[in-house]
Amino acid sequence: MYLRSDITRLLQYRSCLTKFQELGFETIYSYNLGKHIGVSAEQIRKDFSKFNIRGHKKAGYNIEELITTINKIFKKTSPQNVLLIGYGNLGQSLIKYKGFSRSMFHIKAVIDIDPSKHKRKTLVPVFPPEKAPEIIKKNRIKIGIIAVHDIAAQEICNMLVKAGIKGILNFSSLVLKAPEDVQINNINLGNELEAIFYHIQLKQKNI
Amino acid sequence: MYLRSDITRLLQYRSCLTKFQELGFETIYSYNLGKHIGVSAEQIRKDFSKFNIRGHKKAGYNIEELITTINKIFKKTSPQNVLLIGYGNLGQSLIKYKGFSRSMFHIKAVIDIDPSKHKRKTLVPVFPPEKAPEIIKKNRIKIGIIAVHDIAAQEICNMLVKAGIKGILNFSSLVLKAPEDVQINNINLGNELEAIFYHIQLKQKNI
DNA sequence: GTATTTATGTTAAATTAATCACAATAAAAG
DNA sequence: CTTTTATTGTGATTAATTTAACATAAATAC
Repeated sequence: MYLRSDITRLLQYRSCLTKFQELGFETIYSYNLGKHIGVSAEQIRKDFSKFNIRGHKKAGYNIEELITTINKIFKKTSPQNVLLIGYGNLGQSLIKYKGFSRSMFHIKAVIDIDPSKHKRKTLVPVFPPEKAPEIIKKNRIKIGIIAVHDIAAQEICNMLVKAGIKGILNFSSLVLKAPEDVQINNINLGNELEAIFYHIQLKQKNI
Repeated sequence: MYLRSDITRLLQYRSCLTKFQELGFETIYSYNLGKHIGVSAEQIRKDFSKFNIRGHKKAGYNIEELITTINKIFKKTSPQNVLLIGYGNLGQSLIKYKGFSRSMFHIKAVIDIDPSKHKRKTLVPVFPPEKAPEIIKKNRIKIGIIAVHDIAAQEICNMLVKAGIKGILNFSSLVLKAPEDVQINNINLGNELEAIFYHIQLKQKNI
């Protein structure tokens, strides 16, 4: 029903709408929302039209209605358990990250290869890799977060897929291979900075 | 010269090519690279053609030549200093993150509002916000990483822009407002999981 | 109560990107 | 040396996205 690009925009809309709501606004115009996010007003109106939200002539859109509708699209019937692989710097900070629980995601367990990290009394229990399939099945986990070094990433990915994982958030810099029915999103922090730097240089040259 | 989407792909190519090189390969076919990254072979060939790299009939492309050319496009004349704002969980893990230095980025200093965190003997020194403009100017910093809570993000952004920052990597869930000549890339971890989850559900329904 | 303004909603046009098709050609095989 | 094969490189075609245009209608102003 919705394309990948639609989904990305919807999530952005929600962030932005929530902010406006917190500031006390009750309605918003396509133009204003668009300007905030960097999308044209027409695009905004088309998106809203696509999920059957009607605005009001001269009065814009009702923010609460929009948020409710977007929430319905992303609605989870229950909080979703997630498996984190890698209890290093990144992994440990992801555990403390507040943004996941806000979206009803919960890191149920952590996997790490280092035996010295296998503790059940940490905020989230840490297990060895061989325990992963059992944990995934027992908790019906669908999503894995890969926060391990590049060298181990593909192997971990294979293991997760074999155990039934259907979605992966990949922080390694590798492009992981997986069957088509597994959704992989990559976050490559180094590349993000490279891209920013490239665009800065470009803008300087153009002026 | 290159579009935003080109840049993203180029950086992906480099990651993948490096991996192949480490595995001992010297050449690669457009088809193989494309399959690995999830891009059509034609797309790959057109991209390579765009930056004037010629392949060899029946023998593909020279990996080293490709990497060198891509590096040239993203070449920094010197390591780039970066300012990190927020010495919380995420901030601290970003300091330890290896991927930045690999790409010649260096977190020169950290800014945090909490006085108890202002230490100069940490791996990277931590300063109060009012020191930021001075640090930015003295070190000719162009890029800032915002790893603070949503509530402070826009204010921090304004301050950075005023001090001359031209690129921002934003980990808050807000859409930040900044002048057109400031390049902002957003990473919203909660939204990433939401998007993955949405696609999983979609794929299940389709089958 | 009429005219004007302002924002929506949708259709049409233009631009951009992705896909397909195939000629060119170097390597390999016979 | 000729034929076959495999892969590049690019022009043509199709699809997708973005932008523009404008008719519509509610709210406001007069």
